Amino acid sequence: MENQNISDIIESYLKQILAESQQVEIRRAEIADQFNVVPSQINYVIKTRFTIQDGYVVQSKRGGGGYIRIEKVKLLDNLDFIDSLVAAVGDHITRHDGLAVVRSLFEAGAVNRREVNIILAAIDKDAINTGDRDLDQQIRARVLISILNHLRYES
Amino acid sequence: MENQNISDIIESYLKQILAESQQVEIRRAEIADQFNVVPSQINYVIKTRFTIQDGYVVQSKRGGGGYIRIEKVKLLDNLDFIDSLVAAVGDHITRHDGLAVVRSLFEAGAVNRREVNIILAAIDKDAINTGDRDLDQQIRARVLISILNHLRYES
DNA sequence: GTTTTCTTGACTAATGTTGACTAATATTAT
DNA sequence: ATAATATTAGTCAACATTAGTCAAGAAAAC
Repeated sequence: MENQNISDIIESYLKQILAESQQVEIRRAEIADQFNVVPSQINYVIKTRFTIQDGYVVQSKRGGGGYIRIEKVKLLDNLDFIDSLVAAVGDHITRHDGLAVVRSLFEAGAVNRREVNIILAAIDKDAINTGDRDLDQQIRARVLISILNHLRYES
Repeated sequence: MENQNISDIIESYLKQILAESQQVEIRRAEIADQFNVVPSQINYVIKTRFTIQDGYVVQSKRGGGGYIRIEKVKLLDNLDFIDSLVAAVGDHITRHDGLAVVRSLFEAGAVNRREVNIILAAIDKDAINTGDRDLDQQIRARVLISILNHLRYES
């Protein structure tokens, strides 16, 4: 823990607020200043850690009084939950984004911890590794979608 | 013990920490420096001495604040059974034979019906379908083995 | 002597950080 | 109203910082 990078620290800070209050609204320059980073780093943190796969929706506005608002969405409330995850997967998906999808499934209560581990094993880099990165991402997407579609009917 | 090579020494060092603390997190370059070896030797030590068969799970992250984390996991008592299935899968497996492996898992009580369906979805022909039959069988084998390896321990 | 294991380093890949430039929106001046 | 200016956030590419892979050669075991 003594050597966390600054992106992780900013992520933690924002998620801590989100743990209590459903949404957080920031001024980009203010947060950047607070953590002593350039403003665009805030975009990086959001882009890599607050995606729809992670269960967050981000809105922003430029100009005077501008803001970035991060909202935690409750996926279970959404009847098209599986549909939205399938859409999020698309026809290519990285391991990183695949992990986020599985985490969303877990957080939504659609799968338990044991099932999470089985799914992660199925889309692991050691499992899907043809040597062609693009092909791997396609296969990973299909495997994930196949699992998602089965969950639709099983649960 | 009088003729230990450097890999053995690094192994001992890490296992000594693990004897007390469930997991150890290192910076590869730091440990390499400490023992005066090239960084990739750390990968060698981990790959040969901290496998899932030994009861270790390894995670890592690159980039700033990167790390290698080795976690000691509690192995289950079905190891020989899993070994035999891994051997049966080999490096190629058809859907038909894959189904038999999954059925064995179920009949042995290693997985429940829901888990069976998740695994079957993962190795389904629609999920793994590159157009190259041989490649599909290789991928299916790796996906299955990855799942089998995760069934070795409690998580 | 052969085979296996260990050691090394060049190359690759993933992730994080920074800053110059762009775009959108609001405010102020005309 | 319109134009100019100020005030925000977004994008992108270069660079930095980590770990991973692989294959060749050395050392050890057999």
